[in-house]
Amino acid sequence: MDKREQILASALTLFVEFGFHGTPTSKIAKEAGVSNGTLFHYFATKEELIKELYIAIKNDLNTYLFSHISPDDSIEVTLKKLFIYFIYWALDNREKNHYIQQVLFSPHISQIPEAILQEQSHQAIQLIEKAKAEKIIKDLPTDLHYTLVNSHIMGIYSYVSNLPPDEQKTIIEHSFEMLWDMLTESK
Amino acid sequence: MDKREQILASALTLFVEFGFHGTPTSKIAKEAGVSNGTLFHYFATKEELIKELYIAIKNDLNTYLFSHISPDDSIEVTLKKLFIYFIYWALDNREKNHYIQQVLFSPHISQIPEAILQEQSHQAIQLIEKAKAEKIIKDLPTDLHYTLVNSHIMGIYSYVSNLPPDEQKTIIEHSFEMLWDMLTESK
Amino acid sequence: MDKREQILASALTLFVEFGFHGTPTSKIAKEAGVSNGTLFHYFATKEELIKELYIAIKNDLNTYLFSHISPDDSIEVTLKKLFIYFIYWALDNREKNHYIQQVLFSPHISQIPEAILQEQSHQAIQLIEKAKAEKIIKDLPTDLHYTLVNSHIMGIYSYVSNLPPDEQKTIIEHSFEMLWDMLTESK
Amino acid sequence: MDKREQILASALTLFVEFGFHGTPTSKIAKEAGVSNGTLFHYFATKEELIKELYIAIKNDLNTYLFSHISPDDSIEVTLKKLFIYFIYWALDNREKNHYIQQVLFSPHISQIPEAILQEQSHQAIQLIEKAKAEKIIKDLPTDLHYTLVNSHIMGIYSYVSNLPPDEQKTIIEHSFEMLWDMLTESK
DNA sequence: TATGAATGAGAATTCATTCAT
DNA sequence: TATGAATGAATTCTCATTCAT
Repeated sequence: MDKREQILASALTLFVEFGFHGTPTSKIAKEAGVSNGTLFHYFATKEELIKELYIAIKNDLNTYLFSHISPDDSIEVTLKKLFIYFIYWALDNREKNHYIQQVLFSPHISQIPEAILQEQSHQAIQLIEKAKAEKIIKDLPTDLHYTLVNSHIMGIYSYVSNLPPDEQKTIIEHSFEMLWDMLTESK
Repeated sequence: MDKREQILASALTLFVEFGFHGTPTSKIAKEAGVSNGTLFHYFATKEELIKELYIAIKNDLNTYLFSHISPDDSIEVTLKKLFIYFIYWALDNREKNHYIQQVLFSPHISQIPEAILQEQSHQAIQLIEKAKAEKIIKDLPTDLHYTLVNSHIMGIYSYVSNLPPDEQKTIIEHSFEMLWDMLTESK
Repeated sequence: MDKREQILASALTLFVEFGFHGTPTSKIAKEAGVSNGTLFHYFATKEELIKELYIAIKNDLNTYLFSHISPDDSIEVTLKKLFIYFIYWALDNREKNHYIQQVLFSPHISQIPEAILQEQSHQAIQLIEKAKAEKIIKDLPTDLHYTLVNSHIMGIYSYVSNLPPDEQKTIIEHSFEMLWDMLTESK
Repeated sequence: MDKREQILASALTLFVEFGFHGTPTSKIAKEAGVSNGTLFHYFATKEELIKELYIAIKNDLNTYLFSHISPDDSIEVTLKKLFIYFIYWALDNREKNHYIQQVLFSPHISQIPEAILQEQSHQAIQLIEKAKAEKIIKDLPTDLHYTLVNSHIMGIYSYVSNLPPDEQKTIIEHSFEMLWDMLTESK
C-alpha cells in the first residue's frame, strides 16, 4: 500500500471514530506513518482529503455492486441484488459505510461533485422508471419510490448490523420481500 | 425571550447552517446579542450548549406529540398520529428537526442522556409490543418493526419536505397506509 | 501604554530590525508582554498590524509637521519648514522613518489606503503648484519638482543620519539652499 | 539559455512581482521549467539564489556602463555619462533595477559581499574627489556629493519611468544640468 | 447577572531543503 | 545532472474558556 493509500486508510478509521473536527491532520499523518508534510503533498487541504476519501469509497462500492449485476437480470432481480449486495457491502465495510453517511450529514457534501453523488441514484432512478413503465410497481412519483427504497435499506442495515451473521441473511431476504410488497400493487 | 433562550435560538440557526465545528461560540453570542462571557454564564461549555439545545428541542417535540394523542385512541390510531404529527412537526420546525439529525449523526450523541434519547422510542416500542400481542401487526422482532417505521418516517419526511404544502397531505396519508400494509399481515 | 500600543511598539522595533518575514507574530507578542491571542484580538491579521502601524506612524509624523507650519508662512518658509522638520523628525524617529520606507518598498503598500499615502504629497503638491503660479520656482512639471524635492530630502537624511548632531544642523540648512537654488530660476 | 539562467530569469520576475517572501522556491522552479531539486542543485539555498541574482544583475549593469565610458572622457562627461546611461539602463531593465532596490531595502543586503556593493560607488567617489581637487565642484564632503547625485538619479528615474519615451530624453538631459548646477559653484 | 479583554493550547498549512533513484 | 517525493520545523490564526470588573 503506497503512502497515499496509507493516509486514506488512516483518515477513514480516525474520521469514523472521532469525527472530522475531532481528527487533526497531524494524527492522521502519524497513524499513517508519514510526516505531516507528506499528507499535504498528496492532499492540498483537509477538505480535499475528506472529499477524495469519499470518492475512493464510492468507487469501491460501485465496483462491488456492478460486479454482481448483469444486464440480463430482470428488473426485480436487479433491484433485489442492489438491495441485498448494498447491505452486504455495508456490513463488510462498516467504517466505509459509516463514513459515507457522515459526509452526507455534514457540511462537506457541498464539496462532493454532483456526478459522484448521483452515481447510484441515477441507476436506481432509471430502474424505477422502467419498473413503473412496465407496471411492475405502483404508479407513484419516482422520487417517492426512490426515497422509500433508500430509507428501507438504511433501516434494515441499522437493524441487522447488530445481529449475529447467521440471522442476518434471513432478515435481509425477508425484508426485501416486505419492501417489494410495498412497492408493487397490493392484491 | 430571555437571554438563555436567545442563545439557544441563535445556536440552533447557526449550528444547522454551519455545523458545530463551523460555529464558534463567539458567533452565537453576537447573533444572540449578548456578550461572549454571558454565553458561558448560561452554558458551562459549548458541549453543554449543544446538549441543552437538544433537550429543549426534544421537549418541544414531545409536548407537541403528546398534545395530539389520547389514551382512548386505538393502537392503529395512535401509531398513525405519531407518524403523521411527527412529520407535520418536522415540516413546521425544519431547523429543529435538522438539528436532531445532526446531533444523532455526530460524536455529540454520547453526551445526551439515555433517558432523553429514548423518550419516544420507549413509547413507540411499547406500542409495537402491544400491537404484536394483539396480532395486529406481523410477528417480527420488535426492533425490526421499530426500525422500519422510523426509516419510513424519515424517508417520507425527506420526500415531502420538497413538495408544495397542498400535495404534502395526500402523500403523508397515503404513505402511512403503505407502511401499515407492510407491518400488518398482507392481504 | 495600553496593550495595543505595546504591540505596535514591539512590532516597530522588530520589523525594522528583522523585516516583516523575519518577525513572527509570536515574537512580537512576547516582546510586548502579551499573549499570542491578544495580538490577534487587536489586529485581525499580521497584514492588518503592518497597516495599522504604518497609519499610526504617519499620524505621528503629520501631527509633528503641522504643529510647526502656520498658514501665515510664505511659500518658501513653508517648504523649508517641511524640508527641515521632516529631516529632524526622521532623525529623532529613525525606526519610524525606516519603517515607512520599508513599507513603501514592500508588497504591503497595496494594503495602505490611498488617502493615507497621499496625506503629505497632496499638501506638498499644492504648495509646488502655488509656487509655480507665482513664478517662484521654475516652470517644470509639478511631479518633477515633487520628485526632486523628495529624493533630495531622502538623500540628505541618509547623509546626516551618520553625522554627529552638531554638524547636522549646518548641513541641513545648507542643503536646503542647494535644493532651493535648483528649483528656482538660476541666476 | 541553460537551466541556471532559466532559474535566475524566473526568480527575477517572480521576486519583483511578489517579493522574496511571496515567492516560494517551488514556484521559481516550476516557472523555470525545472524540478524542485534542480534549483537546489544550482543554488545551495534560497538566500544564495537571491545573492547570485544580485551579482549577475550588477555585472550586467557594470558591463553596460563601462562600455560607454572612455578613459579620455573629461570628468564632467564621465559623470554625465554615468548619470544618463544608468537611467537608460534602468528604463530598459526595469525588473533588474527594481530588484536591486528591493535587495538594498531588505535584510538580504548583509549577504552581498562588500566588493559587489561598492563596485560603482567606488568609481563615483573617486570621480568626485578628482572633481573636488580640480575645483570643478563645490568643496563639500565627498559623501554628501555622492548622496545627492544618487538620490537625484533615483528621483529622475522614478519620474521619467512613467513618461512616454519621446519625453524622457529631454527631461533626463535637463535634469542633469540641474544637478550639475547644484554641484558646481553657483553663479 | 453581564461584560469583553485576555489567554494559550492547538490546528492547518507552508516551504526550504534533503536524498534515494 | 536531474528528479520529485518526503520531511518537519515554523508560522499564522482560531476559539473555547477564564476572570477581573
